[in-house]
Amino acid sequence: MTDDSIDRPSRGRATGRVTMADVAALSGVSAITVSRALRHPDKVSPETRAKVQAAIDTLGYVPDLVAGSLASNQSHIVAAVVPTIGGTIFVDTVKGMADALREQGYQLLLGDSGYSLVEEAALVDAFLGRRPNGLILTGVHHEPSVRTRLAAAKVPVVEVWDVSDRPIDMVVGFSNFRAGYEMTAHLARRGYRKIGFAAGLTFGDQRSTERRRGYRTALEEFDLGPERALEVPEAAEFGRGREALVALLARYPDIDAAFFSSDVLAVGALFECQRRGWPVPDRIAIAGFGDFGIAAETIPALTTVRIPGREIGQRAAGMLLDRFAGGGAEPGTVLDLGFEVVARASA
Amino acid sequence: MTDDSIDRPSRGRATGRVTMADVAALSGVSAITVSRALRHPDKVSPETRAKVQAAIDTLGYVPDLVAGSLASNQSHIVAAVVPTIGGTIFVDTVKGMADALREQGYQLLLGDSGYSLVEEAALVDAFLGRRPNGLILTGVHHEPSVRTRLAAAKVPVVEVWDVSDRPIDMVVGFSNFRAGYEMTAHLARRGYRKIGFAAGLTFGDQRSTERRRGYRTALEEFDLGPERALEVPEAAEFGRGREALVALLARYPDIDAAFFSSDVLAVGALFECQRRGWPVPDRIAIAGFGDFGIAAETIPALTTVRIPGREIGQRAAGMLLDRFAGGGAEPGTVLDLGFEVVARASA
DNA sequence: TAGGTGTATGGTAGCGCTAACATGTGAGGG
DNA sequence: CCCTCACATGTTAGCGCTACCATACACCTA
Repeated sequence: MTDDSIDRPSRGRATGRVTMADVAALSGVSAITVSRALRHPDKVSPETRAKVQAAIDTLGYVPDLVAGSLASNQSHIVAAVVPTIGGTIFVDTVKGMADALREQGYQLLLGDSGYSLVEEAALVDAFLGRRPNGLILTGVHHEPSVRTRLAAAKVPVVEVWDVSDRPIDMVVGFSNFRAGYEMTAHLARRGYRKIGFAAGLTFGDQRSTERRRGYRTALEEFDLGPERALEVPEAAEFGRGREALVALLARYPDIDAAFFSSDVLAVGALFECQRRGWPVPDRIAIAGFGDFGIAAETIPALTTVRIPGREIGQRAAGMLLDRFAGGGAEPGTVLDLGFEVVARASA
Repeated sequence: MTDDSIDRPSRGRATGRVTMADVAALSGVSAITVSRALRHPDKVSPETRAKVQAAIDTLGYVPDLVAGSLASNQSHIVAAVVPTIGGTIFVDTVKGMADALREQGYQLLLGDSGYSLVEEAALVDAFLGRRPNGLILTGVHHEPSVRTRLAAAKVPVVEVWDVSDRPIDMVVGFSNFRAGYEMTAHLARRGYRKIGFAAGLTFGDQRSTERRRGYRTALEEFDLGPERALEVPEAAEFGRGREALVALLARYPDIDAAFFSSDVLAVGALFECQRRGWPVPDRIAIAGFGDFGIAAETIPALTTVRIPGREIGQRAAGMLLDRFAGGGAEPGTVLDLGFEVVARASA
């Protein structure tokens, strides 16, 4: 490779890059054969394949997927919008998606809506221009324009992290309502009677609201009186958990347990108890949501709700891949992967 | 919009989608004028612009960026490879990049190498096929093939999170060596004489190794004897911090301080101290790296090194955007954004 | 009046690839 | 010996958009 700077005089609009035509010329076959050698190797004789591969290596050819996408109307891209890539919360889901897609040669185009439905809609618009083969959205509530646009684009869509009666197309998730209910029921069974609840606003109105509905329903069923609830802005920071506990105690001084809509908040609250020298759960029980890595390590270890985050991502990707392969679930399919109350020492 | 399902019989290879030609026909101008109305509105009269916009709204036209990219040789995509999107560590950088790029109409294509250079090289190959306008890599050490490929592709590249004498193109980061040095020096100045060090392997051989070199250099300079170091696999989990402290104590029972290459490990170690009832920093001082949100909340609060993660991302994106605009920094530019030792109660 | 300058718009020809439809070849069957 | 049929490869014509160059016309200057 002594002369790797041949740089043909780029006449016209040519980009000066190595193209499939160059590979074809060097290997003495036509361009389409090169294309086939790359995309459908079984349709090309082994000898030809070898020649083509040799030329590719010599020239350092990198296929132009943009041109390929245009010609084949197949971008091999899946776009996904999550509320945040910052928190611990959606990371497993994103990784699950990305891994499953990469295995099949698809790439993930990721967007962060900052928990804003308006921003989500803007991202959907921007993504659709890239002609993705599929789309993944977090949550089941969206701007009205999103439904319209997606229907017009005829793209398979999976909504994740919740369940819905009326999916855009397919849904993979769990019932946030039942999760809120079950954790509250767990606390009730453990003997706590005055259960506080602190929800992060940023968790998206709807999913958080659903968990709160579950909490409220459990209160009624176990006859635990009116709700003792609070909303917390910017719930992704540990410091907010400390503030939330303080606020909760100020408003409902009698609480004997506090259920937080995120482990981050719950751990922050645990630190506040430690600061005050309050034994947990004897003075107050603390429960979280998410089962992040830290939950098992705190002292006392945190009682929380485990979400199949990675599996949600994998299954969402899998449903799309099945559709790409020509089959797949029918529109309207709802896959409920459930959740698990993990009882540790804190509640 | 009563008949939004016209669905022209898709003769030939037509995709059945609304194209620019449809918009042109409806608004009574040529396709190129529609293109200009979208890309260079100032080159089109206001009346024409309005007509075109009306047609776009009526038809629900979404421009095909794939076709646009091919024609203009401008994908408006920047690809980035980070070791992990899972940890807290690179999230700020990614957000900084994504925000800065989005403002200018560029999209971020994100890849996760799992701290593997081989995987990084594979991602670079896959990304180059999408003809990104720029590329961002984490770290300054890569597979040899990466340099070659990138040179051939003539794409602007920014390496981040470290500094280098021999960048591929541009670098934005800080000196991991000096960071390791300064934290160790801080501990020495506070009077600790037997300082242990636990490095996460997953932090990428090189960046972690650099910090360790800094640690060792400080030990020599302050005459603190031989290094008391340990390597930890899978350093992104809190539990590993506990294990690391246990291992460190087993091997070097005399240590009076422990410096961890990540706040995650340090917090895990803090929990272990709490479990043992050891007062920190009196029995042992604990220091971390990263200044994650939790560092300010633990009891005692964690002494750590603050990294300008978000700014690194923003500046990296900015350098690329400047290049796209025709100017920008010269190849070989190194931007050192520094770091800050944040002294809290734990050390 | 001729020529120059600026603005708005259009026609044409690709960008690099692949779908769809040839074409050519040799094996096997009647 | 011709006819199928399978297989390997080639030819052509786009995919939907934008770069490039041309054109048309208004307005100015000498």
